[in-house]
Amino acid sequence: MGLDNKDLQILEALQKNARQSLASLGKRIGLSQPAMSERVQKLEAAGVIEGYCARINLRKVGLGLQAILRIRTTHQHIKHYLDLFNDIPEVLEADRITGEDCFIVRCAFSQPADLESIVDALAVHGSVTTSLVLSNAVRKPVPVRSISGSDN
Amino acid sequence: MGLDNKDLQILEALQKNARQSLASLGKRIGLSQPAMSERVQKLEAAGVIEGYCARINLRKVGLGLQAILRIRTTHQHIKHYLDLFNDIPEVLEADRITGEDCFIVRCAFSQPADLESIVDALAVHGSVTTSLVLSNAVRKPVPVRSISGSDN
DNA sequence: GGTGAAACGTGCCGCTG
DNA sequence: CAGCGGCACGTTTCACC
Repeated sequence: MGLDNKDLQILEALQKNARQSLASLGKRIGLSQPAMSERVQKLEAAGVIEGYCARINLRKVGLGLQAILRIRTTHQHIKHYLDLFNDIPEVLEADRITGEDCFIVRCAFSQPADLESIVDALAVHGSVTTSLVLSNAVRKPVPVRSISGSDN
Repeated sequence: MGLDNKDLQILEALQKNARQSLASLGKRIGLSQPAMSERVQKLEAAGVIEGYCARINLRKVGLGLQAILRIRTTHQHIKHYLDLFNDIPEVLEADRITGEDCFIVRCAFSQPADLESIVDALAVHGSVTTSLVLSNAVRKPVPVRSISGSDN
């Protein structure tokens, strides 16, 4: 799928604010409203845009604590862990990675005691290295513009 | 700020799809469109909803590779690193954490050679442990419902 | 590019605690 | 009396032709 410069501008804008009228966005980019609508639909259909989500302030919903867990296990337990991740509501993200650790997991919770039970649950089939998150120092949108493309 | 059950339903729904009419959402929850609109505005004003963003498929925009970097450094270099993170476009997220490592960083790029230059840039003031991401195994919305509240 | 339908913002009123 | 929800209106935005 070829993405021209206008497509990249659209992706950039929708990452900053997904709830904005296609009309106003089109005016800024230099596209009529139906043209904008068509491009966005194509980006969705092509899977470039996977969806739109609200960003929630974790602290404001009572999940003021976060931790990063690194999990080391053996290959036969990987499926186990995937199920565990899905079953534990505090687990927000889990990535399978290379290296000595198999997974890196982010979770959010309200009290230190919750972390204890999470670690207990995850340490059954492997070893867990736990780090508390002090601050979400950087959080950026995907830099689509750096890829460039034609100026069409 | 008190969040009742309807607020939590709204947060849950807007995480699944931020681009949906407040009217239809209100109909599903059992609220008129103006009432929905007012609640959403309050959630935004209170900072519970920080914003709305499009989720982009990294592979589809040419950033098919991801890596997790753990950075170990001394306290005096922390500010340096924050600047570095902001300057390197491939860096998507960086969290300051407890433990032997100071930061955990996620970056996305298109070729292994890009990772080399990222690591080179970040290893100047500390040591970097690099793991390639094999797959984003789990990615969940924030579980707002688990906090409960009145059934109003 | 234009048109009908749907969604949004606002003001006013009624209910409830 | 204050807070919250519903109705009605004008305006904007959307989808389709």
